[in-house]
Amino acid sequence: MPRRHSSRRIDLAQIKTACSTCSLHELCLPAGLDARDMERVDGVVKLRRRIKRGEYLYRTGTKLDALFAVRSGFLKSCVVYEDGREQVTGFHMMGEVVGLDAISQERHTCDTIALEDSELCEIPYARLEDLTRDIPSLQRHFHRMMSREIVRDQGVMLLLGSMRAEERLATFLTNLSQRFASRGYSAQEFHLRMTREEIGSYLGLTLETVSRVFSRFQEDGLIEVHSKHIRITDVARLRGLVAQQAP
Amino acid sequence: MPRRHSSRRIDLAQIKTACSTCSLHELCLPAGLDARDMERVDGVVKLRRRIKRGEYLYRTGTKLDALFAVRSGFLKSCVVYEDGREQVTGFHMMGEVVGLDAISQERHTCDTIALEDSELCEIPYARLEDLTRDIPSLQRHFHRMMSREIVRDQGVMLLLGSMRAEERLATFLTNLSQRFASRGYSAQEFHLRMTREEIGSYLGLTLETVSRVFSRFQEDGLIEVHSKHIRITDVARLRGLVAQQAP
DNA sequence: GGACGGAATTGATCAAGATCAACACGCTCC
DNA sequence: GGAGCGTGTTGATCTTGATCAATTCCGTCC
Repeated sequence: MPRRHSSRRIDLAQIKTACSTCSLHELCLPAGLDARDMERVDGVVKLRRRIKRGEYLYRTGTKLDALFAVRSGFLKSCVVYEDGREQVTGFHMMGEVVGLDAISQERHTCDTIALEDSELCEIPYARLEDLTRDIPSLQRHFHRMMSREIVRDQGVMLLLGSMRAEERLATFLTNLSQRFASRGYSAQEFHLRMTREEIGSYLGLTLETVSRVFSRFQEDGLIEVHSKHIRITDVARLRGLVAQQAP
Repeated sequence: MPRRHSSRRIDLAQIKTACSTCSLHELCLPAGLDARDMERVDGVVKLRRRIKRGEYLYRTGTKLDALFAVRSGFLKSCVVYEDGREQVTGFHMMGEVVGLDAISQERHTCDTIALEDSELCEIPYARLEDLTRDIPSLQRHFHRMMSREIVRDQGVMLLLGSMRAEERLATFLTNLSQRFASRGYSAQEFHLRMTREEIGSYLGLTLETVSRVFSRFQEDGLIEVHSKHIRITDVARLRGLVAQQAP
């Protein structure tokens, strides 16, 4: 496990290579930073951290040191009860930032685990705080990121609170599809990184129900399922199952 | 409807009276501000806004101008579908700040409605952003507020995703009780401001189920229910129904 | 104070999805 | 390539909470 702050001097060129995806794509580009500010951000974003499938990025209760931008790979976050039950609260892919929940108590409130080998950029929180103070557009972007997380959670509440099984699955698949598409991957065809059980936990269903609804969707010609490989064959009809929020 | 920015000059003394609760309790005190910074915050927090029961504080899609600190009263937020379905995403009481969801798109993503006559302090978002830049402890506090909202949402996901009806109600009552207690009201006895239907929507249940579980709790001697008036008669046993998150 | 209407309670029935169970598929590791 | 386990599928049955329906309660407005 790498010691934090062990080397204060950072090789900018190396960082640029290491972090161009997350700091540029996730922190700098959307914030509209100029080149000088980008360098400052790169100076703060630490070298990437790699974790293998099944490993924890962080655990409930551990101290918040840094936020993480996902550079590659796929992760899940889940809240664990003392009685052993477990609720998946989100899946994270390239370009997303995790750890925002930990700011409130400076302790993580969920476990985050890699579902496939992943690379992340570590963003020391204390230094990010300083930077957002100096760079207004970064501050604004950071606030938006947190707010976006709140909106996303609203969407999940909606899903869990008022949708039936088929609607939940359709919403889930549509959402995944859009996230893949916005990253330059195919919107029609993708690999699920998570098990049926993890999908079920996220959607408030059992793994059997998830499996059954997948089969039903396949019979209806909406998708083709080959274990974890999904092909959406009728986007329009799948979208039709997804309830939209009023304007 | 009061015009915004109509009077830039603000009477500090008047604001102190109007906003001492929200700006001191919700923005300044937890942030540990000194007197000078408090005055600066008070200079930004606008005079209180009063809304009557049933009135909207804001609607989905309208532009974000300000966050609101609840000074008195009680409100609900809910997401509305185009097909008319409605999901309550939260209830808000004195000392809480609403509108954080709107930062991401600068548009509100839910409706927020007063369940009883309420007073709020309006905090113009643009000016708050400036202030947090100048006052690090306020910045930190603001980040924590947003993060706390994310953690709260995690809790709701947990509730909707993995709890059964009785557990949901017990969690809901316990949470309300704690929020009342931390504001100096009785933790044992309180008035519900919302209908059974609104509770049901929030908890992902029907109003009939909410009513039945209340009755069951009463038969079991956990609570006394007189319509909207609730008395918790066996706190320990009610708490026992609430699953705890692992450490 | 009485009439009205929304809110709450309670009962009877139904259905979606959970649970239990058996088996098939497909990786991974020898 | 085969053994073995984790993962996924499918079927049968059960349970929880939804739905439908009938009153009752209570607050509000004349």
